[in-house]
Amino acid sequence: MGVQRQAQRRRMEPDARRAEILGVARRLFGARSYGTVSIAEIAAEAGVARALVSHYFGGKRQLYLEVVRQMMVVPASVSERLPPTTAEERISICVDRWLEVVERNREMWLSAIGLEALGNDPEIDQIMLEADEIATDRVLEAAMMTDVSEGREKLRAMIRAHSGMLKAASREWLVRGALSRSDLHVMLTRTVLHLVHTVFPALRDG
Amino acid sequence: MGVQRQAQRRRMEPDARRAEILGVARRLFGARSYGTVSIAEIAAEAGVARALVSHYFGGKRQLYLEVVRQMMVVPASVSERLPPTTAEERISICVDRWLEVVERNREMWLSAIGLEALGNDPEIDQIMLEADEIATDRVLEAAMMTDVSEGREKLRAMIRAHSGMLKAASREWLVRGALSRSDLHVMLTRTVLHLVHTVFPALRDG
DNA sequence: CGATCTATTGACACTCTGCCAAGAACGCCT
DNA sequence: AGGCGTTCTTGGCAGAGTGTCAATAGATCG
Repeated sequence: MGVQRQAQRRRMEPDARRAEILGVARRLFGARSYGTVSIAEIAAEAGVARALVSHYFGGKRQLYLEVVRQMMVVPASVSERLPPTTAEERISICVDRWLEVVERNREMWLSAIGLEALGNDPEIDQIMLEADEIATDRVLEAAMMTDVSEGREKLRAMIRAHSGMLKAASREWLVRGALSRSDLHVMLTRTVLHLVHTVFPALRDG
Repeated sequence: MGVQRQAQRRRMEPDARRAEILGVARRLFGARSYGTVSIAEIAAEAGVARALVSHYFGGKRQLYLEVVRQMMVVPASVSERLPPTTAEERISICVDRWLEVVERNREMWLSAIGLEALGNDPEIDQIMLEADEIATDRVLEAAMMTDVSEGREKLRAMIRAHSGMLKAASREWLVRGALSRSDLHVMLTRTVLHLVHTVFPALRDG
């Protein structure tokens, strides 16, 4: 199978070793599911003893959580330096930047949205929840609706629900190829605007 | 822990035994995650030897797939006997029935939409995909758009993307309580109509 | 009541994980 | 350069879970 290198042990800085193992873990967990990836495999590919992985991360589960955390990082650049024009224009730009990020980190994004044990695992849920909150803030900022007070929670919930559509639409684009990037751009932009400008007032006042 | 019953073995019809085991598995997999449920536990609660579970289902994984299949069944009643009025009215009824089903099978639905290994596991994906296709047919039927030819695949992809929002919105309703049932009703109905009547033409002609 | 069928079980082999003491590489001080 | 402590790294052990198969026992039929 793989080439046998690393005949003798090499001592490394903890941070470097940790990063090396984490990199391998991210690649493997990204490519296959949790249950089918073993610590032994990660250790082998990192050229390291199996026990060392547990030593650095405390166990398989915690290593996995670390990988998930890294994958869910939403780049702040998506909603930075937006021109002070209409909400439509700003959201359009925001969506476009986001699609750019997704296209570049294709595999990582697909792994992140197809995570295991969603809804069953409190810690995974917590991580995803925090990521969703950040993403929601970005959208509201772009839509210039950070200052709504009445029905604020309903609005945020709607944006989170919309991110569910975003994830499903991403799969349609990247995996099935049923939608193009510009299709997603149109659909996501219009849907956000529709939710914010039409549906939200109906919920708030109804 | 559990009461020790079933001191002696009882021989049952294969179908009955199979159904009994499947019932226990559905309950346990619905309540906790795949990795934390063991075959031994399922066998114990079913009052049966561990090997019998493997005998009937061929292994833990296949038993799990069987459970998933059962959970994803979309009742046909949702889109049956819809009155021949406007698309708005029909979709509104359809959404309402659907919310009724979800509310009744709360735990099962939450388990189903929070499945493990989504996007990593071809067989799980296949099951979810088939379920999505059926659900899409139901929606298009309600919207009276079963006969579109141009851009048919784009339209279906959009509906599938919308079901991603539906799932996320369900979580907001059932888990977080940030949205009410009537909120979902309004949001989902209006969003489907917006996608079908406004966004879809833009994609098709753009 | 005995023969037969097959649902059911106990046990074995294998894989994977967490854990711990022993070993080896590196930096430091004289 | 050489010895020495630090700590990075490893091999091995115990426990848990799974798949498999021959053996067992409950039900049915002549």
